[in-house]
Amino acid sequence: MPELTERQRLILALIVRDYTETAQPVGSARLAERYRLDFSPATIRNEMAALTEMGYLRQPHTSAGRVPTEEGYRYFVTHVVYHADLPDSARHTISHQFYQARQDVEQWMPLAASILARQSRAASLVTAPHAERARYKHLELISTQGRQVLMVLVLVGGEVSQQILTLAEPVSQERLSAVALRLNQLCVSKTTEEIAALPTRSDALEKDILTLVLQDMSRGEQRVSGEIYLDGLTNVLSEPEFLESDEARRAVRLFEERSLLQDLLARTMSNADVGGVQVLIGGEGKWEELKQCSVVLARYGIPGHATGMLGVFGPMRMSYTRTIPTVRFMADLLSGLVSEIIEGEENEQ
Amino acid sequence: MPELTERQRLILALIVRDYTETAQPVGSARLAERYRLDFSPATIRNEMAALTEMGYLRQPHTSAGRVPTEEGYRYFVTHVVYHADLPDSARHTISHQFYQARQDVEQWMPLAASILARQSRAASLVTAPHAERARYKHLELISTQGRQVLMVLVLVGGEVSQQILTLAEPVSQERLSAVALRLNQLCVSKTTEEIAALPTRSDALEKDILTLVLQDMSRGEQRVSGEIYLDGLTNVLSEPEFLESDEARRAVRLFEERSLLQDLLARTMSNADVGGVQVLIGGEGKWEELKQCSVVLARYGIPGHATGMLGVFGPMRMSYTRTIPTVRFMADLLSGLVSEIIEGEENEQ
DNA sequence: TTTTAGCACTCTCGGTTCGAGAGTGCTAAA
DNA sequence: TTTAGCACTCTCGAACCGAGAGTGCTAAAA
Repeated sequence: MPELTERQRLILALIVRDYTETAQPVGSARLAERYRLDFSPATIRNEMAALTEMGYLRQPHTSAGRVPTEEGYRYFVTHVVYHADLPDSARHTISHQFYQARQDVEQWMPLAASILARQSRAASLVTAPHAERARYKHLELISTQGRQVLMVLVLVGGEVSQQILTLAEPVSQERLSAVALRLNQLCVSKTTEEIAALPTRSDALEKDILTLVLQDMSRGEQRVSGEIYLDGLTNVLSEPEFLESDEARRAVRLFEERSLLQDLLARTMSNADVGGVQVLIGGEGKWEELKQCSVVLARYGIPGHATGMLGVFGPMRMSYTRTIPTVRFMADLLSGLVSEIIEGEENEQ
Repeated sequence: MPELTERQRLILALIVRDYTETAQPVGSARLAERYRLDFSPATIRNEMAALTEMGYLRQPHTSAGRVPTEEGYRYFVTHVVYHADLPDSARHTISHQFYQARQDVEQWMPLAASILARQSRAASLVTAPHAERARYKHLELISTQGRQVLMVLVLVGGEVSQQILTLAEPVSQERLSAVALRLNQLCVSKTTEEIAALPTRSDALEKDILTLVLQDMSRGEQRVSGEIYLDGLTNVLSEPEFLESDEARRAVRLFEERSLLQDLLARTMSNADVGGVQVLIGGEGKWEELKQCSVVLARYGIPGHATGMLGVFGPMRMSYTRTIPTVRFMADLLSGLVSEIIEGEENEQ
């Protein structure tokens, strides 16, 4: 990667900033005037030519202003804003909002999504924390009608799953409660493997239900993420990119289509440290649908126990300056919340 | 409402149909040719003039084709398609999909939303069934760290709510489990009022927790709906109405902004019978944001126990012919599923 | 050597013009 | 009552054009 002079970095940064705000190609005169630079448009033009030569800028057509290329954004992100911090004022506002919702666990994820969307003025996504290794917490069996039974399984970390089973013959609620009680005593805090290793149950009903519990737990382990929360899609829809190009609009579809999104998350997750913010600019060649968009993602939680992802999706010219620090801060915040819950439950054993 | 001749109804219906498909104003010649009508364009023109006179059609400008007015759609909906049935083939496909997911309660709502969106080729929404009167089912208290306690409350019908409480002083997990056990025995199947009427507990911790449970239950009762599931927003975004008019685009916002949506649902819910499909055309003067859109809504569930709403949101020229029967069918289907669960639990007492 | 003023050149964008075509309403005949 | 014929209206897209923004180059200034 070619080295840039101080001044070139400044000019690149200003072009990115201006283009982010206006969505218009940036000209030399405009730049000099708007930011009161102490060198002339002609000088800027020379530098722009150099930056264009190096692949950081391009012209939509001869004699329009310059627009950052993907490489331009990439340089900006890694060399200029990656380590920027979120201003204290924003940190406080966000912390405050979480403080107010601290009791209401169910509000955490939607709140995180909403804050991310508002701060970044783009679309946001947050996945609920999800344990790679499920640990049994509590089972409940509720007889409904006839042979139908509602089974509620709670895992350590708070994940809850429900399913309906149909038994071979009707069973009383008393019997079901007894089975649940025994299994609860037997399995509490155990992982999938530990439960699988237990000696087989003699009671047929218990055995069947345990099989279903195991199925459910391992099904959960195979999923990449918990529930997905989205917010702020409309922020993005009014951006010019999404109004005009059909291509960009298809990117929104990727967001709605959970299976595609899962795929994106899975692939990004695999090479993500907790806390490290990943920036995917223009799909990086791998994602056709994201050609004109960028995604800023981070992983949060406690690796090995429960982790999730959160991030922001927007046009390629989104405000990285705002988005990256926000995503990083939110990831740390959620990590803290998750650890409060998990560590407590772990100690319980 | 003026009476229409058979032929006028036919022409109105065909115009609605054609406009729904093409989004282009419909001319007399086109109509005659496309549907091989056995009367001439001139005759159609006369009828069109009459329908325009009556307020069912309008011309975007002199010498364009005709477009249905809100009254036109309304007439079409009430007199032509309201009682239409969903074709057997569609009924089977849908039933089949639910049959496959029958075990997985958590999949029901997203599945319903997805089917609605696909069938109607518009955006869909489904609210989880929600009990107007909460009934206690099961409580669980989990010590996390220090004075933090995770409280999980399960209600009859399957609603689950979680919150974190901070106690005045640390309490052991044994103590918490004992409290939960006693409260479970005491409160199971009871309504908010019944619990409130119980004699006060002597144990301070039990008393505090019971207060929180009551708070939580009544908070739930005040909400209009359970969780909201959306799907297919992108179907709607590519419609010309949403590309061009900023006004229409704002309607999508209403869909994302849960509080607005709640309001819409609440107002519609109040005058809705279970199973009756409500069609809101162009906002009906009450909803500025919905000027160019329509919403088809129905209530499902068992009134007095648990109900929810489901519906479809799209441009005013959506295919009512497809949408209305689908919404009605889905409402019936979900009502069936809800009753299976609820009735079972009710009998338990 | 670096910066900058001057200038010729290029390309887009918005406005205007204009003719084709679609669709109408009216009249009069079938 | 229906329909053919016709004059009339209005939109839409294509073609055209000039203003303006922005560039790169050259040569002078610092």
